[in-house]
Amino acid sequence: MPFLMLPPRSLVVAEKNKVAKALANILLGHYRIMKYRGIPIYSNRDVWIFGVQGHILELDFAEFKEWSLSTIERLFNARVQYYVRDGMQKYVATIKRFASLSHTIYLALDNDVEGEHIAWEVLRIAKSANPHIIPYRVRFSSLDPEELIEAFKRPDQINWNWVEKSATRQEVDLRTGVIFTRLLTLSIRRHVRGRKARSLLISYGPCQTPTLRLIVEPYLKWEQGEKYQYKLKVVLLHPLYGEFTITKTYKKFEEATKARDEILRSKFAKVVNFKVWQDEKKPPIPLDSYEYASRVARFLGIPSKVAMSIAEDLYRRGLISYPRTETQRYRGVKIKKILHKLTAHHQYEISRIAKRLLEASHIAPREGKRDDKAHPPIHPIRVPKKGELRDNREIKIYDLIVRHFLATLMPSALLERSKALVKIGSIEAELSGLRILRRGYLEIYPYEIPQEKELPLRKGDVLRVIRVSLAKEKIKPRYLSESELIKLMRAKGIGTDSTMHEHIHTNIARGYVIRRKGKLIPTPLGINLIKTLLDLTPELADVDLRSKMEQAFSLVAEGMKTKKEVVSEILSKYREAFNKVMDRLDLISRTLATYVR
DNA sequence: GCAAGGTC
Repeated sequence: MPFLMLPPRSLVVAEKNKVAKALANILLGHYRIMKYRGIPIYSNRDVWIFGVQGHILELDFAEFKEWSLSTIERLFNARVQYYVRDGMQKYVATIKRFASLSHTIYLALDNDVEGEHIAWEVLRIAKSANPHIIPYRVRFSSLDPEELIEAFKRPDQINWNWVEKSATRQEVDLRTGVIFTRLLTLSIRRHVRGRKARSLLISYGPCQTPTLRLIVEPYLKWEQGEKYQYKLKVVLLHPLYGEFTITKTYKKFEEATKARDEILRSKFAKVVNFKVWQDEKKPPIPLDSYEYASRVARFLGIPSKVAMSIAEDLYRRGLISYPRTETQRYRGVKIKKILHKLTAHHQYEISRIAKRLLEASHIAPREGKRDDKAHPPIHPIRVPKKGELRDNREIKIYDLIVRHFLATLMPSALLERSKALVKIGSIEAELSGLRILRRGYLEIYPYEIPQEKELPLRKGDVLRVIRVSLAKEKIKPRYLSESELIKLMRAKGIGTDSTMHEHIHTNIARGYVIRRKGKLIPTPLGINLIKTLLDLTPELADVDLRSKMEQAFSLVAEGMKTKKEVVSEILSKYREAFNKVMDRLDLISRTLATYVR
């Protein structure tokens, strides 16, 4: 076990207990566990390590805590301050207690903007008990012993611009969310009778509302378009190879019947063109959080919320790297070392490929463009011991991560595709075929193996029309599945990988959306909330609202603007929107109230 | 009571 001596009277604070424990194993070697205020403290003589539980402090208004329509506008400027979050008092007491015993504090929080803010929270509390404590910021992105020891050997300082970026986000989100939630809720309650009024909550948020907009969009599109379509299905018989089915969709009934009649008259279909070509199917790029969640949902049918929590668990147990990452490049990842570990994997298929890759003269991973400069792509760190993974979903997810990692190091697959152009009278239709010529990475990555389809046709072949059917179909709105929505949220920069599902859930909890058969269906209330905003203040429901905000927040991280500047710029736009809503408050609240059931 | 972001 690697071992690093920390100076005496050192305090190490991590973002969560499991990381603290891993740090203790690596930094202390031998340690004892004691409890203070119920929190496990790992210690060796006068070195103490423990984990907090995310943010300890939260921003809130210092005044106007009671809800009233007349004071809402004052929240644009009202005083805000940090409070100890519910249940976090014990961490405050623990930090104070051990800071007062310590000479040095190592801020071993996650290496991202929120972690930086938490580092500031911890330091602020520590200094309140021991103003002379010397702070170091340690940065690491996996629990790999070598990386951790390196991080502690070369400690950094707090990046104050990162802290300010997080603080900017907090203030903007608090003021905008609270102001518009109170405004909508209180004005609509006046038009709702009975007990329902008191529990009614119409919320607004700079993430939840653009998310709702994305969910409502398919409905709005459907509302403007055609409501019916006509599907023509033709079954053809080849003298040697049997039946082939073609389908064509028409918007107009007349077009569909005209085509059907012509096909019935023609009786035969002729292959007028036949193409065969080769298609390279490249391996996937390394896994960032989003690709991870979306692939787990697609390949394994596990909801993204569960996928994230399992990944975090695997990370805490040292099996995989940190799962919250936006990086698609293996910068600094010791690929050969990992492959070497995988050669001991109990699945022969995996160990064999790891061996084969190690024997190759050089390894050229497929890589993407994104790099958040903090955490590498999700990859395996070690092989589980026999029986270590018991939960079936855990096994499947770890397996996917290992296979994905190997796949990114393997060659492309080679496919043969074919396409036949068929003509029945003047009606044209296409048939397609597919064959796998070389498996390449598909050898280890079964999730992407395409369905092979024979298409043994040749130009000039004639097929007989044996059945024709025409069906009128209702066009339904094409509602989004959760993974489609998450893809869109990611593209639009709404929320973080770990909060996207929370925003979806908020929309469901507020009665704006229901989940049915894997689809997200907006309710009349949700639809009309968005319609109202689009009509009056479309900027508040802009799908790009969050990414525009994020760009502004990033200026703070880069030191180009101050928190004060960015907050006041964003709030001035919200103030304009606020005034527009106030002008027509009675009308919109009356309208929305009718959709509250 | 309300936001979004951490973590459980």
